[in-house]
Amino acid sequence: MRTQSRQTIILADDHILLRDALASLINRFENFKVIAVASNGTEVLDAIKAGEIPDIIILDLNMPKMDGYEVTKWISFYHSQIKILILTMYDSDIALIRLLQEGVRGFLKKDIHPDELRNALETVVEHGYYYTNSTSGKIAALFKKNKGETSGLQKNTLTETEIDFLKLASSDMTYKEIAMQLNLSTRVVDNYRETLFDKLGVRSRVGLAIYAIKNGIVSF
Amino acid sequence: MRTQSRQTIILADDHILLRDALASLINRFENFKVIAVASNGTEVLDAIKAGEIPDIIILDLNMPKMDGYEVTKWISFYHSQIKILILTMYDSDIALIRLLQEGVRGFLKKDIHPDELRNALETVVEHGYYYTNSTSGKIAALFKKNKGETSGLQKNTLTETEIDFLKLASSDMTYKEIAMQLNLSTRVVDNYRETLFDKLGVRSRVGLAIYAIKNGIVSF
DNA sequence: TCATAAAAAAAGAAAAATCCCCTTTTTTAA
DNA sequence: TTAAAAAAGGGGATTTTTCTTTTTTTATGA
Repeated sequence: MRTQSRQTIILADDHILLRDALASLINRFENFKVIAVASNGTEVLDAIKAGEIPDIIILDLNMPKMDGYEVTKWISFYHSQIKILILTMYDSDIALIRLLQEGVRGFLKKDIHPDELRNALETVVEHGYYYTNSTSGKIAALFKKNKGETSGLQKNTLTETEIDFLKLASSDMTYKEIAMQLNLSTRVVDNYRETLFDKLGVRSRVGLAIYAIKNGIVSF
Repeated sequence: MRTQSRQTIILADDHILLRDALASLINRFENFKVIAVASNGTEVLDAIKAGEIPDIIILDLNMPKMDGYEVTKWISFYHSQIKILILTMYDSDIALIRLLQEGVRGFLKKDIHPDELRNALETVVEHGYYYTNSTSGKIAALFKKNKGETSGLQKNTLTETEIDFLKLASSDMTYKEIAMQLNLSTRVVDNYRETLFDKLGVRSRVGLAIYAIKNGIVSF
């Protein structure tokens, strides 16, 4: 073992059943210890502000009040030494890039095997990062320019406004209502839609919504 | 304790982490024992066909290969004495009715507290059913006729074709493509859409898709 | 610092798809 | 046999989507 004491972990997921079960699983690993659990982003911040500074935070992306992305931004600003692992249902893509930019150290799919979880935690402690082949492949693909065109990175990075729009597009609202809510003209909203259709490779609003769900940008 | 031996359980969820964690939690309850786990519907059937007949099956609704609803139908046909509990992310509604019609004994939301899980299991053994207040309320509401109109039951029951349509409507396809896939004219598909808009209280296709997700009719 | 290229923002116009209201026919159930 | 629900459809208003062009902003290197 490389460390004297156990690595401390904060675990955040609004599915209490999964979260608590995960906590007891991790506590059985001899060099890891869950020091706090949370059901949403603000609870994570509360724990940290109360002095519970962990080595690692495992974060669900879809949480009420404050989602995984917002927590990540806060942590990487105030406590950049804390290593963040994202617990996700799907293979992200756009979400992956946003999170990597904020310094996330790895991704754990929820259908992972318990042994792999242990391996992930150990890898993060040892190397600072944990990327599965699939994640690394995606990252590599993003840097590969396709035929002198815009690189994957540009093509796959969404601006904050685009993400705001995407969230609203994944609802029962009309584009007119979305425009009103965002204080934009309907025509500008049209452009966001067109850009995203192209960037995300979809052909309809439902396609946008599906994309947003799969990438943890919205949840229901 | 009312039973001599432990109640046997089969647990099916494609999120291995949750499933295994749940299994170890349940195994710590002294009168319950998980005798098999599964990642999809067919694995459940395989276990039962191999002679592992449990007292209770806990089923995730969204699984690859064969979903919770299909498993429920099979079980209630061939082994109706097995009690089925549905593990769900959301409060269902239409899904709830379909499942009740097939004889499901209760619903467990994934953000349930571990203590409540134990209570749910004990209630099912003792009374045969486990309904939370929220579930019971929904059931009651369905039987209440609103001003001599069609009862909630009729209004909220979806036909098999409607569900097939709903699944396809929650994709990037156009209605024309959906019609082709279902071997129906585009006009008929139009009718399904209108009926569902009305039944489900939504005003756009995205609304339909959101509904389908929340009710476990589709998953991504 | 200025020129220039490259994105991003904004928009016109038309085609296509979606949505709405209402009627008729067919099937199913009581 | 009759009522109710499901299936099918007509026609038109509205919204969404596509294609194209113009303007504005941003970034970068000479």
